[in-house]
Amino acid sequence: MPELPEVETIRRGLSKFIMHQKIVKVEVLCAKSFIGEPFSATIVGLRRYGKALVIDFDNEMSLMIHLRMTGQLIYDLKKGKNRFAAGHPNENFVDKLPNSQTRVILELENGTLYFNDQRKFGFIKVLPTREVENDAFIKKLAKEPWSIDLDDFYERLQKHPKSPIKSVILDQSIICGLGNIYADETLFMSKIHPTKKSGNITRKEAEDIIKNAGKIMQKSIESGGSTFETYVKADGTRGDYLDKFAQVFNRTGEKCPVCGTKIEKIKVAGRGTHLCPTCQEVSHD
DNA sequence: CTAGGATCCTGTCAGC
DNA sequence: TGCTGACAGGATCCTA
Repeated sequence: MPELPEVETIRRGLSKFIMHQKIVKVEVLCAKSFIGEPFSATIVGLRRYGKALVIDFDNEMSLMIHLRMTGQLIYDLKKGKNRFAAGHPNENFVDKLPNSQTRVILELENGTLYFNDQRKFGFIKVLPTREVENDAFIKKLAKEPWSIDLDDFYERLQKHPKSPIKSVILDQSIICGLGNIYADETLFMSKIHPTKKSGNITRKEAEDIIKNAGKIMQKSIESGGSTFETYVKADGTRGDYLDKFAQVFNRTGEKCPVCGTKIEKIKVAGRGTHLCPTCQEVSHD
């Protein structure tokens, strides 16, 4: 579930805690969640490619982490019971770890990093650092909304003329970073119906999508993502994107903040899709 | 080549 | 209470 802003929140948060620490021990509790041979080395950097997090080590190896739908990274400091938790928000954030959803445990010098993943779609993958950018997933990522080229983007939309625009902007090789929440929010803000055919999207609409996607995700990053962090306290503080900023996502039946019409939920490309039927003109094709 | 559906997996919730 | 099906913030694979 973590989309770009959540992963960026994790990257920034984790950097503060685990940079320059050495992995002392790796425990793989679920074989399919860890691809490659575990190693011991010191962390020298944390990068993000779209929704993928990359941790670099001083032995020229890296760990690429993709949380997919239900992944979480939770770091417990040895001292003071402090915890940093982010990713798919659920009770694991405050529960005692490891638990039944813990897939990998990375023991560091000053704490423990848990990789939890209910549905096991996510993974941690060992790669030589120089090979990270050649990884199949990372290689085909498009640019993020704030650096994408309008002509490029518009051209790519035309390559999927019959697909609903929503499914096209979920494609990471067309625009990078959006997931189900931010796709819905972007289309709402752009006043585009999610089922509108990609081939019928105008240049102006394409420009709006880019601008609004960037704006929305930037804002989410600033507010800590629609995720959750706790330090010390069990009650913690919550990344409040969904509560404070989301206009349509998970608001089925509530009033559209612009026109008051009830928010609808439909299915597009197999995904739950929220929209305002008044603000987002229905496509006629 | 595109488009759409199935699939990977576990857990929760609504409805009977 | 127990079963059953739908659904879940992702991406890939398979088929037509």
